[in-house]
Amino acid sequence: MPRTAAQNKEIRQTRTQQILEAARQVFAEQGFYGARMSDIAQAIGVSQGTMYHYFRSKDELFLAVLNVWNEQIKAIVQQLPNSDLSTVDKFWLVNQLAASFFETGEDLLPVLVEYWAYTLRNPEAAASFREFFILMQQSFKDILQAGIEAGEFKPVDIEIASALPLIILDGVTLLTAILGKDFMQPVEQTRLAQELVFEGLLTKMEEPV
Amino acid sequence: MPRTAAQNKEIRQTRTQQILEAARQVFAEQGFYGARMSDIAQAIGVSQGTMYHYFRSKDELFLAVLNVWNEQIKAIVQQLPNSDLSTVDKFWLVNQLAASFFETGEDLLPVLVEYWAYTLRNPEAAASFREFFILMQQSFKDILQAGIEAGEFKPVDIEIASALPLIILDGVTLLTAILGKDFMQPVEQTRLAQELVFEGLLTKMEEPV
Amino acid sequence: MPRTAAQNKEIRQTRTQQILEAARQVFAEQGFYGARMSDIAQAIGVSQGTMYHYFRSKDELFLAVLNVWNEQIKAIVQQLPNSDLSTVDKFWLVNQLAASFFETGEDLLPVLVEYWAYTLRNPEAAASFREFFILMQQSFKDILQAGIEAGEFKPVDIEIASALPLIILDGVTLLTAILGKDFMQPVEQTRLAQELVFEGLLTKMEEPV
Amino acid sequence: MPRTAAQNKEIRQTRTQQILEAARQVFAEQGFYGARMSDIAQAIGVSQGTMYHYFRSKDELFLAVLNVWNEQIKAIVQQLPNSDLSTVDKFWLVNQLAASFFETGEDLLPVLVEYWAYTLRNPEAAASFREFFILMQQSFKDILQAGIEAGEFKPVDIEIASALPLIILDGVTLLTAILGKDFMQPVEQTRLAQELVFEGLLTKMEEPV
DNA sequence: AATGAATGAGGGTTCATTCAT
DNA sequence: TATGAATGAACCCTCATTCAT
Repeated sequence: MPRTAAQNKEIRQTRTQQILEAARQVFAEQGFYGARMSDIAQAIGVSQGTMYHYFRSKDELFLAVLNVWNEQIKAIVQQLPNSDLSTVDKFWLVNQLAASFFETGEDLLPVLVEYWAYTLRNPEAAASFREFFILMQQSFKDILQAGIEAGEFKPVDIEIASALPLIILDGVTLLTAILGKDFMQPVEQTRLAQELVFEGLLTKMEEPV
Repeated sequence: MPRTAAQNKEIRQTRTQQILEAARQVFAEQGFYGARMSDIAQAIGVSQGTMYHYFRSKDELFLAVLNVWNEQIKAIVQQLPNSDLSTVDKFWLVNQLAASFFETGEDLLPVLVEYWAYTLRNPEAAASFREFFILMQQSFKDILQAGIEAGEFKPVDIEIASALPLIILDGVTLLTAILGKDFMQPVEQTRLAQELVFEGLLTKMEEPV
Repeated sequence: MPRTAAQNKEIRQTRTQQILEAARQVFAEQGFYGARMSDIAQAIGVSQGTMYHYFRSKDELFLAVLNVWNEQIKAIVQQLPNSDLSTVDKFWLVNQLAASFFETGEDLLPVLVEYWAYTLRNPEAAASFREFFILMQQSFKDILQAGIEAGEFKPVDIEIASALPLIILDGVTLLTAILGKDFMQPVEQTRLAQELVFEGLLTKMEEPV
Repeated sequence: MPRTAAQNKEIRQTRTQQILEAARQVFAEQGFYGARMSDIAQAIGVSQGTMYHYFRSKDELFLAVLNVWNEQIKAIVQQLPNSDLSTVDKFWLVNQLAASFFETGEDLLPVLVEYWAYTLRNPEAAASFREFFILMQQSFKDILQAGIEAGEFKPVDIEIASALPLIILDGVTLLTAILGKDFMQPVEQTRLAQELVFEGLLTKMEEPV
């Protein structure tokens, strides 16, 4: 007896999730080039052929893994400027998000580094990253703009300054992925960097909370 | 009559340089995995076999390319703490070095990103990077230590703060490599980030220069 | 609908046999180093890649070819001491086996010679050959032991004498592989050598049968 | 000042000897395919190029190594039939030669095995080996012929029987090369095999000396 | 939907040999 | 005579992807 359409749909969803999770793990451990489709297939006990019923290619799978992550981040950060939070609290929220990322998403760190290298050779990935960056930067621009207009911030070059949070986050991510927590204290370093930047932008000196 | 030892040495030096330069360029254009040994060989008009008289493997060549760069940076940064410069000027110097890197070593940017991904899978590369990081960080620790003792800097956690210049530099490098100069202004962003961090560390507020 | 496990098993068995046979032939014709994996693949009309679904490497395939042969021989010779045959007939049986080998397994002769050279550099092959030798020698030791205890054989040093059949067989195999049947009469030479040895071991002189 | 012709000649002879000895050793250790020309060159501290001033190719060098050995053996064995020794003593002499070979020329054993494998693919080597075999066999034929005519030996098929000493020697050589002296007693096994064969050929029984 | 046998292009690496000095 | 830099053909093996069942 053939499966119902609903059953098939559920199978597809479950499998897709399984593959994405296994892929994320294997890519983290082996890197994009080191990971074999058969490794990922084996990790969830399906055949290689099955992989291609869910993702057209290794590249597509890799991008899908990253996409899951990108979408999550984008959803959060895009809401920042529109939220009721004060400028101060917006920056704090970014720090908290970063901290939770460094604490709970640790296995994603190497995948991100692989992804960055990957974007250098894959125009589609590069475009996707660019879009991601622009969205993120726009959020910070909006915050800065509001802060400057309100007289809270010095009139710095928004174009320049709005990249700083991402620069810091990516810098910490990168070094933490490579060096590990024996050499990096990502939460503290992110917080200090963001604080110094934030305070430096303020027109009046405030004590960090 | 065979070539003299001096002649042979010169040939080897010249060839080694040629290969390193060609490799840097090809790795920058094609990436580590995209680059073929034959591409590099062809770029300088030698056979593939010749490559292996100078470097045992593609991996070794890649690491050698990076090593040239690492050594240059290390040499400069290690001298910073011992120089006669004031703390302020030391930080300025870092900025100038970064600026010159972003302006003249642009082709190395993607190679660095690949290298970072590479260190995740290659223990030797990881060790080498770790050593590089520690040396660099130590220089900044020394500067900070001196500044704090002189009362110029707030008594921040040196362990945390000493990583910030590298975090910023690597963050800017990463984003510039991926996004290009249409989306990044590496010189300005590095300068602003360093300034804000620097000023934030000062006990007395000064106007940015 | 995927193939059943039984179907897959049969495919694997058939292919494995095909490859082993083709390999034996190509190794015989071209030698271990002269044979290319692609030659063997072509001989049965499969791709090179398929070869590696069945054997991990050229070395493993070569050893597998020899193993098929070793196992056949071992199975026969190990039964010799326990059989109901008289000592005389056991020796005769060895001769008949040798004869059938020289007549039907002619193509394996050069492969054996290559294998012997191969064992010199490959510890695994050496161990396997050693095991094979010990098993074979043990059979002859048992026969000799029984013969000496029964008073049929002179009390020769069993350790020494038990190697003679193998020495003769391998000596004939070697020379026949190299010189061919224009210069060697392997069946007759094996028989004569074994007869002389056998008779020499007897306590009473008998006419050769 | 250029060297004199005499000096050059001496250099050539010395170097040739050095290379032959180094080659014998390296071929013994690594096998024909495992040995690199550079290994041999390095063993005596000359460049790779120098090798080709003395031997046209790796193959030629390998054959030259074997030729040295073949010539020595041939010289001895060819004299056997014409010597004043009795048939008994001729056989004994063969044994003594074999014994001294197994005791002093041990490092040549693997080279011989390599050589045998080599003859399978190299017509020139095969021809050389055939010639060697025929010469050796002829010596034994002569001895047998004389023995039969003198009534000392049974009228066996000379063609068949004359190969037995070589079969035994090569069989023992082969197994000793592969198994080593933990598993083989080449001197004793050769002696016993030759004795049994020899006695079996005698018309009258004699006690081995 | 799932399987796994099969494909085949692709590239790193080795090493005997050559040749300019 | 000697050197060693350079050559370049050769081949094993990998692995993403396809396809018959």
